[in-house]
Amino acid sequence: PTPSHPSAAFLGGPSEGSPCVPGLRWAGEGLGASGKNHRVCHASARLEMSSLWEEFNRLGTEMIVTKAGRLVPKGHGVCWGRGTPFPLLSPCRRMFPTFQVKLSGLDPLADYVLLMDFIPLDDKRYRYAFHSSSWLAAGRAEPAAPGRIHFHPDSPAKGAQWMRQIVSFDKLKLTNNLLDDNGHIILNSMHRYQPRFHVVFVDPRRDSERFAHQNFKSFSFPETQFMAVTAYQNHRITQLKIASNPFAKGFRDGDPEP
Amino acid sequence: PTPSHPSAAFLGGPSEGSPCVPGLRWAGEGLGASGKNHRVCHASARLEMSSLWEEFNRLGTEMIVTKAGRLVPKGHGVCWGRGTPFPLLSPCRRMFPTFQVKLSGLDPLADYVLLMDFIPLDDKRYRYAFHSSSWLAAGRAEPAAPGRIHFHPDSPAKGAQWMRQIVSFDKLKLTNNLLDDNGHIILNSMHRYQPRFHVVFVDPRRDSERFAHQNFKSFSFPETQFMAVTAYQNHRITQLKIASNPFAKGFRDGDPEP
DNA sequence: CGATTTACACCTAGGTGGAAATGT
DNA sequence: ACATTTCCACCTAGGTGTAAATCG
Repeated sequence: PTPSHPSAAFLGGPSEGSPCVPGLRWAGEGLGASGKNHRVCHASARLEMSSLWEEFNRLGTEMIVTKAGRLVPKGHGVCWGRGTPFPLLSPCRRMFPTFQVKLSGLDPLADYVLLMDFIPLDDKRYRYAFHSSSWLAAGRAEPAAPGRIHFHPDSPAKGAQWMRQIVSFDKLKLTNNLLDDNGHIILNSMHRYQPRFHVVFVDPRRDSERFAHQNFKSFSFPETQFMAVTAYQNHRITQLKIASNPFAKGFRDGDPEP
Repeated sequence: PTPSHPSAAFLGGPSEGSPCVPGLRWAGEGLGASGKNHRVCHASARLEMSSLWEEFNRLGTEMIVTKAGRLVPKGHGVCWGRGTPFPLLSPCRRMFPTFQVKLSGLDPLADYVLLMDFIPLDDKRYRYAFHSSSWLAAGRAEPAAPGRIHFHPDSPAKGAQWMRQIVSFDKLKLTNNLLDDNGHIILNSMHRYQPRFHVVFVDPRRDSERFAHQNFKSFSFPETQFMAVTAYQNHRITQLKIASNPFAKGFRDGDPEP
């Protein structure tokens, strides 16, 4: 009773790179057999907290999307009229678990930009059947908003900096607001998504556009796919979020050990 | 009854730069008449919240220095033995007001590093005379710890990025711990200091060390000088901190309007 | 009726000065 | 005496799921 996992062969495994031959040279820059610049072709990314991701994935991960989380500062009598479309404060929802990777194989002295995007896993819309505790396809997907990308805010930085510690995308926010003005990731509720992670070498050459296709490497971890929802559907997901997210500690009952 | 202001002519005014001639070229890089690289010689910095700084300065600004602010997370029964020299948590004290500047005159496409340091305003040690509500010199300065610098955490970044909005040094922390291990600024309590702000052009040339002296421009604003203390001495300073620092709202009595 | 929005209590995380205790 | 350290209540700032209200 988990959603059907589309074949999605185009996603490949966690790492899309194929083996490359560092010695080979072409057009003045080292190129691997994969046709990628050697600054990225050895890059590899290890997903952090993968056992937690897998635990969620076995239940069918859900991620909350909202228009704007906190409307009014606590204790302030500010009142947004019901007609006000979008209040001033921007805090939509983060992902939990947070997407975090440990990088290796970068050129320590080269500049890289790190970014994420989200691709629909299929062209279906879903609904949750409470009686059977399972997701059912419910028609074709809504028209997708133009796909946004989220740059890691430390970008650009040297390979050495990125590899020094775990790279965390905890500033990434999800929204279902098609008119979002804050650069957040726009997703359709009740649709399934695959997060994707990209390492982009910042090519210092004058005509670097010509090599753009060689200068990035993408990673997607199947255990991080999820259903976007405006409210949790599967109660087991709710309970696992409460048990594992520190900010939800207020909803824990007993304390079966940290 | 304010502390004697040493002549400190070497500090110059808010901006140390002298006029430069952009057209002049030398060694392949534009140099102003000041001998500075043209990437920095037009740089200018406007101190934000200067009226608040001046209000503090008229009373004789004091800044708290501590070894480690918060030792034990609230509600956790962790107990640091009295003999433990330095606990795990690092939060020393910020400055208030926060040092913030609006930059202009940078090359939008060039890389810059922004940083701050603190220089002793004299070689005296002070004590506060409560009966006269004034600071008195009390002997020669303690030996100064090796002067540390604080890089703005967004460094390096393009001139365009730095000029886009106000640059805030709100991550800068002050400590009186001579053995500080967290890269905080080390100051002697009961000594006077002048904050200094530096704009450094990141020179891409191979032998950029040779031009290091041309590639920076420094600013010091006399209204930001202060006395480092472990506890506030002048009650008027305490009251102005409480009135103007949002984190001290808990100590306000009436509310004479925000 | 299912999906979404709103308002809220309850957390994490950490920046304040006060007051009491401790040095020196 | 004076300077410093410690512990604390009280804030700011913002990330949680809940339950009720609302939307369509």
